[in-house]
Amino acid sequence: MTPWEDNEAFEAAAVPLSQRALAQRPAPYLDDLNPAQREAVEALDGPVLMLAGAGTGKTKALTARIVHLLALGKARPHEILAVTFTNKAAREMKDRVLRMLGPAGEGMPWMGTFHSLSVKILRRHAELVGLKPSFTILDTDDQLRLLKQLIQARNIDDKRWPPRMLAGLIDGWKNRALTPARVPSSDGAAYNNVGTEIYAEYQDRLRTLNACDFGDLLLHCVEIFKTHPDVLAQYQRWFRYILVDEYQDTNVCQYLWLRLLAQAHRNICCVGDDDQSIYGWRGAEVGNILRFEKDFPGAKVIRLEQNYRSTPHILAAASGVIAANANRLGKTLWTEAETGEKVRLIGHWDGEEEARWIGEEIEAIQRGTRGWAPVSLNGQAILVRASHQMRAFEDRFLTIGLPYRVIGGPRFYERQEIRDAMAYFRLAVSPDDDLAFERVVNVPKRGLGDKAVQSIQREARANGLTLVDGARSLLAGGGIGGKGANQLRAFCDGIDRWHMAIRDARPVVADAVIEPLLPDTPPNSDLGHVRLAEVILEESGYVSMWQNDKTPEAEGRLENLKELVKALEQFDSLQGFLEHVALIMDNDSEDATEKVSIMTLHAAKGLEFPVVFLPGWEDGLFPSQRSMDESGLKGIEEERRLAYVGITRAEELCTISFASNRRVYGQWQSQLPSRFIDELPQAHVEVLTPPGLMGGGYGAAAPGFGGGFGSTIEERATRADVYNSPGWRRLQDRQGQRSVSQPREARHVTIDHQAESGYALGERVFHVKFGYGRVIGIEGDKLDIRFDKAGEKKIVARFVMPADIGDEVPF
DNA sequence: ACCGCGTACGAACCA
DNA sequence: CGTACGCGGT
Repeated sequence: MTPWEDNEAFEAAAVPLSQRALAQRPAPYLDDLNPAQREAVEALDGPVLMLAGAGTGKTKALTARIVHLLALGKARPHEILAVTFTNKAAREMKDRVLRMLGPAGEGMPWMGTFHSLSVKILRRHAELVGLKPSFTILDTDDQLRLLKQLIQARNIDDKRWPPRMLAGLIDGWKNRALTPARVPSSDGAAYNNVGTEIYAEYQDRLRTLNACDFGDLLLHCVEIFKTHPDVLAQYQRWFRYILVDEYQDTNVCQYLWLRLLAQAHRNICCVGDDDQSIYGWRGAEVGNILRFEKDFPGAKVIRLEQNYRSTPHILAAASGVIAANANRLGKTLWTEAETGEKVRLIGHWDGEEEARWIGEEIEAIQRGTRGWAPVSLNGQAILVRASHQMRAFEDRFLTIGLPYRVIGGPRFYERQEIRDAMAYFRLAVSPDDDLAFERVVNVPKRGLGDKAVQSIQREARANGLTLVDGARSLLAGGGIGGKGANQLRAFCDGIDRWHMAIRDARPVVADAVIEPLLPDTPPNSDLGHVRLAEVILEESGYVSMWQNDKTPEAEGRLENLKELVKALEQFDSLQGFLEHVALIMDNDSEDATEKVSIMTLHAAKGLEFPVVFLPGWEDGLFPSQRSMDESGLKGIEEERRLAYVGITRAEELCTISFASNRRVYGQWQSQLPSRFIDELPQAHVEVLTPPGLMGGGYGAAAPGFGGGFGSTIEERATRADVYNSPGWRRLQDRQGQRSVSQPREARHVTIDHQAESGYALGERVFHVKFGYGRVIGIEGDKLDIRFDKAGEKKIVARFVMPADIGDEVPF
């Protein structure tokens, strides 16, 4: 029976469902939409671009649209293709549709991520791209190990060709839907064609392994659609309406995937916000959304601009920043909300002080301060540019006992113990999984080192065997000696035994786990696979390996293994589990306790909090130097969108901060305020003065602030004043727009415009953090100072003061 | 085969 | 300041 015959059966069941839904719920979903949302919901046919600004009720409109399609009988649940990027977004959409429709909203088999939907499609046509339907999905780790092997096989310098770099190259090509044959020679030549050659080898190897990496899932689908018009036509008929979330994040391959599927009926609705395109570095093409109207002539463009999330000051600040980007489709967010607080800006001496201040501020806000209503910890978040910034906050919050949660971080299935355990499961399911074999053959230690593994590989390769069989053959021929041999034999026998157990449990082992088309296929209630998983982990010695491990993290790893086994209960077989786990990111441990959230700006997209802190707004950190170096103006624009995303996460209160000094790779560096700080419209910003330090001369002080200080100090303080900083100054002489792509020398450059320190060799100076010291070298505005207590440091002159003045400062 | 030390390098993120 | 890897010693 083909899937298309299944379909007939499904249709018979599906029609009454949607009619029942309509009867039960007479379209209340249209009533609470604003006019733009309603327009977006009701424009069902033909291409539609829904430009949905931050906080404008995009998901609401999207789900209402699905409900509307079903209610009007335009499509049945299985005829709607709804694509998201993350499992979380998919789940959210599913939940919302379910909430609106009740049971009638169940059974939307084609609502999911690009990757999960692609797997579903690919399993049905795997042979068209030279795979078996049971192909496995490799993650980044496997991918790297594979590439490493190919590099070594070629005997080329892996210093010049780091696997990571090749992986990046290949991913980039796949993102652009380029098979090895299609990589433009200009692309390949730049790397002496080594890159393209390895790419081709890599693809061959994947086919031999019957495996796909993440990029392949989409690429293969596109290839099938392109080369098999009959298959494509079936899917085009099948998916009568297509909806895409976060369209600004699509890469070329995803774009082709969509366009191929949509081009027949053109009922495609893409939802996105060009101002929130922040994944360019992983291949997203903001161009896709910019040229939607060209791709789909006659497309209806609907803007959702009424914001339901943030106060006017916050929106104005965000708008001010994003306005500096060129090539925008353009939206003007507005709100009916009350004015609220201005965006707050504060400078700090260094990153630790920044963390300290934010910690105190969070506690104050939690208690309720300055007449603001208290905001619980759950309502507060710290959004950083790069994950290493999190550390300062974690350190600080641990010492003051402020509960926090880190969102993102290493995902569950990426942890070592989980990946090891899964490799065992993979071997049990398919003993020919060579990558899994390699991963765990010596985990726990079985006395099988590099040399042993190499001879197994040689044996396997020579006889066209899988690694397990190669190992067996080697053992039989006595090609491997000593105590490793016994352990290897036990390992192979184990694999055999576990595999048999699976076979016995399911006498008819399907070659692949093909998703049932009928959504309500009864789940297998037999939990034998859970027990089997435990047995595997026990017998392999993997559990005892961690039990015997004395390191502090061993306990946590055992916990994770338990959690893994528990997770198995929700699936009906090991295969089914492996199938999903490769695509699932489930890190949302539902935790009821009140905690402040710490996450990257990227992880924050789509979230919102009453109170948001945005630390580390310093040139080089944010915008990140790397982004500027690699992508020039484009990079800066993307960073600016990231700033926009950050600010628009805040509902009530947004606090931006920067530090004058920061440890970078263990070295102290002086930092300049981010250029994005220049772009904040002053009318919507309140500049705060950090406590403690002479009114905050070291970073931020309001203009005109700070009467009552000695003139010398005040002068030094104002020099560091934000509004007087090079940052604000750039605002004034905008016409002087130098090439932005030219990285500013934030690190080694003078902060003063006259590059002289004002200090003399041998002079005694005072520094707030390092104490007293003596100038032993001068280099422009930087001083080499030998501190009495803190050793020798290089310090920018404005951060120290003559010792006699320092003496008077009350610390 | 495994362990410990020294050196080099450097940090986004989701499937 | 970390971590990841390569080296040499045991």
